[in-house]
Amino acid sequence: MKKGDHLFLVDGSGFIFRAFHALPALTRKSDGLPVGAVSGFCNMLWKLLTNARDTNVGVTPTHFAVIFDYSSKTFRKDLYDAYKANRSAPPEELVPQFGLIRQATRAFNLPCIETEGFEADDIIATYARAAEAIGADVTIISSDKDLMQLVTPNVHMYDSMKDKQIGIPDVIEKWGVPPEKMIDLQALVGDSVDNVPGIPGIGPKTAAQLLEEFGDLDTLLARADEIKQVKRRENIVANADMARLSRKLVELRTDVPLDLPLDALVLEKQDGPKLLGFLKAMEFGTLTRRVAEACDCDASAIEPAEVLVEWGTAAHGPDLDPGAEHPASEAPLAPAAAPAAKASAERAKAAELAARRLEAFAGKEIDRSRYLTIRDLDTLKTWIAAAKDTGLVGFDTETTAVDPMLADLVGVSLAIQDNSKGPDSTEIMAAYVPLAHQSGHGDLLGGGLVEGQIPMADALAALKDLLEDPSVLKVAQNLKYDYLVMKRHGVTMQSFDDTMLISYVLEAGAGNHGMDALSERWLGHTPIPYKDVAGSGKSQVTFDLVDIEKATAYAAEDADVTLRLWLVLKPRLAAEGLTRVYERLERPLVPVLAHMEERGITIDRQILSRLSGELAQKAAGFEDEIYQLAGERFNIGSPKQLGDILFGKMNLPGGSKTKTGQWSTSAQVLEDLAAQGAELPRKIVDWRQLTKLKSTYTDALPSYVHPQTKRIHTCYSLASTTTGRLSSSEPNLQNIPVRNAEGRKIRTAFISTPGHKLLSADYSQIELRVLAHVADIPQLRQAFADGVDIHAMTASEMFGVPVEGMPGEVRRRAKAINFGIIYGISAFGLANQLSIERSEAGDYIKKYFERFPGIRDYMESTKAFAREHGYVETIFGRRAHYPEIKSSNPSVRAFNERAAINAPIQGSAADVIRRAMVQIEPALAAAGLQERVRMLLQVHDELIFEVEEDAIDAAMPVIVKTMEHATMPAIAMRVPLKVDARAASNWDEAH
DNA sequence: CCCCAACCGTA
DNA sequence: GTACGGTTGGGGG
Repeated sequence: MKKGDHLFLVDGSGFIFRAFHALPALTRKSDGLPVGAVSGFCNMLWKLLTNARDTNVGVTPTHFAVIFDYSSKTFRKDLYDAYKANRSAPPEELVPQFGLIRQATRAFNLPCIETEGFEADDIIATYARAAEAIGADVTIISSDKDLMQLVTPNVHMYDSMKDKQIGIPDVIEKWGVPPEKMIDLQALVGDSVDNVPGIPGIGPKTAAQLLEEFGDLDTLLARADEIKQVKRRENIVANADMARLSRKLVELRTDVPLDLPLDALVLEKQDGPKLLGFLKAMEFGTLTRRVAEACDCDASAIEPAEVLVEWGTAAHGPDLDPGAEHPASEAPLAPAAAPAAKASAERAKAAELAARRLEAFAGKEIDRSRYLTIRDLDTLKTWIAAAKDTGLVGFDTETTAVDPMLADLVGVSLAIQDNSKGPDSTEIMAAYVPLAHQSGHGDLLGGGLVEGQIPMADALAALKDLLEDPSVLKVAQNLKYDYLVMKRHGVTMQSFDDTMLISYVLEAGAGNHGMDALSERWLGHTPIPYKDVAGSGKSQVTFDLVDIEKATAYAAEDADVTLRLWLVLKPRLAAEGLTRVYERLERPLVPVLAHMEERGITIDRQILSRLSGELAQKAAGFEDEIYQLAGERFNIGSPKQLGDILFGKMNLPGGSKTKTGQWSTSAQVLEDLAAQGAELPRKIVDWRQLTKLKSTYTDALPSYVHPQTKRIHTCYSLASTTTGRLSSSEPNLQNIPVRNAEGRKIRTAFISTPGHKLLSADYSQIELRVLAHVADIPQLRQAFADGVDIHAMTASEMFGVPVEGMPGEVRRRAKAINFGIIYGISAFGLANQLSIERSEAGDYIKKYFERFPGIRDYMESTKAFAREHGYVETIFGRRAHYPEIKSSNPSVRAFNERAAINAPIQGSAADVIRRAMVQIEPALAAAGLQERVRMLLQVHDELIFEVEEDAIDAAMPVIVKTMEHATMPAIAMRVPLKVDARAASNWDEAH
């Protein structure tokens, strides 16, 4: 760069926000992607690059750069902890545009500059002063007042939206002070947006007047006692230090280390095809034509570039889905979807992309020898910068335990798509960052940290910057695990995808969604088995003891494979109309569930220990009696031995065999024997109940108490059911006894912490309500609308018995039929349930269908749909696959038909509570209750919260309303949902 | 050490 | 008749 050159510096980050708020129309691409800010940005760049002389800039640039904020963490945060603390998360529509604007900058062949620890403004200041020193002129494309301090005779600003130059006179006109006093002025005034304190009661007018009078801030502060207005004088004296601090915050640094020297900013020729590819992908028709004309290219011959976009992880906002295919789910409150023709064209494009990616990656060799071990902070930062550059990174953690609440971080791996040769690149680079590998566990031999690892705190700080950056999409497999591990290490991930959940949405019920299986299925690649790295069984070691070289091959491969899977699977969501299911029902649940798991629930170990003792005693009593009656000692817990005793030795009548030819000793069989007068079977049933409670609950639960939190942290699985329900394990807190008094005692051991209560809120009859909705049954809708007893109503319809004074047995049978319907009824099953003849059960079903013909229609059409498509759908579009629905084996086929009938009902109810769970924290926050109410558990139709006692009255209606209206705005149900809630000091009383 | 069958707890 | 997970016993390697 030389004297007379002209440098243009675009404040990219500033532009994004300004454009977003200034451009009124919410410009969207045909798939619904918001691109208003990107469009404004591209138009501005094009104008400045081709035609700056005709605008009020008035000069043609020789050098050009676009500057972005690297992240929110800057040196100013160290100066003042509250700096920019008022900034809330960017609006949902803006999130995908951060990445797109960086991609746009590169498409324009312009340098895209950001530096860690500094804001874009500091980088701009540094370049501006450096250029000025050489004798070049500078134009800063921004209208931000924070940059006005830089204006000199050689440095101008330019407001591209108003096409207005900002020079020294303009600054004086607007603020009443020349540019060099802007710092002092801002120090006095402060900035509520950035949380710069300033001095209370002093606005721009007063500040300008004071600076006019005293000259500068230091003089003003020194002679503050001369100020005549009492209140103003007091404020200034009292807040002098705040003003000095504020000055440090607003003064821009001009000594930022520059990655690119000034000379590197020299304006390069445009790459027409590259730019056109991007513009076409963005569907910017006018600009595409202009650019094609200018570079003499045939735009129609250029393929739209593959542009990676991320919708962000905001849990609410409008239900928008570019791929939505459910007209029935178009809510009254939801914005209109794209026209059907356009939507289907978008889906076809996504399908093409998916097919192209699959072809590119299936069977492509994965070369583990290219994996890198990152051992120093600089290299890690280079990788992080590269990830920020592409906006996409595969991520995985290695830890010391499979339980995320007990896992310590051992290392992380990153995978980045090398798109230096274009966005279609299939080259993936992956690396492992060892952080806590040990040479042995601290014993007599020493052990201790292996050399050549980045200090944990340094690495975490660098990774935090990447993982919390909303503009970079992190892709993980089984993300909830990594999310929780990182959260426990002080990092709250933002902007993420989970390949396991994508696979689950695409094909729940068809195959398994583990990484190894997905890799085999889609990439034709077998990842290194964990056993080969850490051993198995007795010789298994924790990952921190694995040799770093071996760990690198294993760990980097995980991130690599995950990123490849994402590239192959993600476009299929849009192609198959499942984007909304993924974005509304799956992904947002990851942080929600992680937080629930992290909170855990308190149990009273004394209650459990006392119960264990009681159960042991009672069981021992039964054992004596059982041996007496049997005439010998045997293992009562062995169904095989028990069968031999009952049906061999004692020769009791009416035994039945299991499918393996063993005597069945099920509770049902034993009950039948007892009903015939045998004494032993009853005792076995009772003994089993006691030992079940003891072994599964009272003995087992205390072993799950976390050593630090002293609470129990279950693990929820998002992707292990066909229907969309969650599952809970280690321990399973979704099967804690409730149906009889003995079992319910266990619930009394689940307690709230002092000053709190447990609040349980459960949906009443949600599955029957869903059935009434989907099958549109008039009597059921009416009954739910009127709030009448649904089983009594069913009985009344079927048997002509008035609800008033109905015998209990009649209602019980109707209730069994209602449940049977939900389960895809069969005469065999109903007969079993009610202990009646199969023919009688068949008559009931016939009668039921006569009274409710809509249910039969629903069942038949569901089966037909399943046969045609191989899957069924919930009301929100979630799919459950039944690949064996057409099996030639009649019992397999019948089983699949029943499951297919059940899945939309069970699955829709599961979707409803998932929505409620996503909505509940924002709803509580809106009521100011987020600190006082904590959601702990989900049991399919029930949510359990821990609530401050004083907040119960406020929280209960918020929770109930959120749950009752959880389908909105996506779906307006034809029947109301009802939620019952109660609070108490233990789960038994709250339920 | 691993896996399966049987049984049983929940919604 | 649907959907799960945990415990136990017992067989195979």
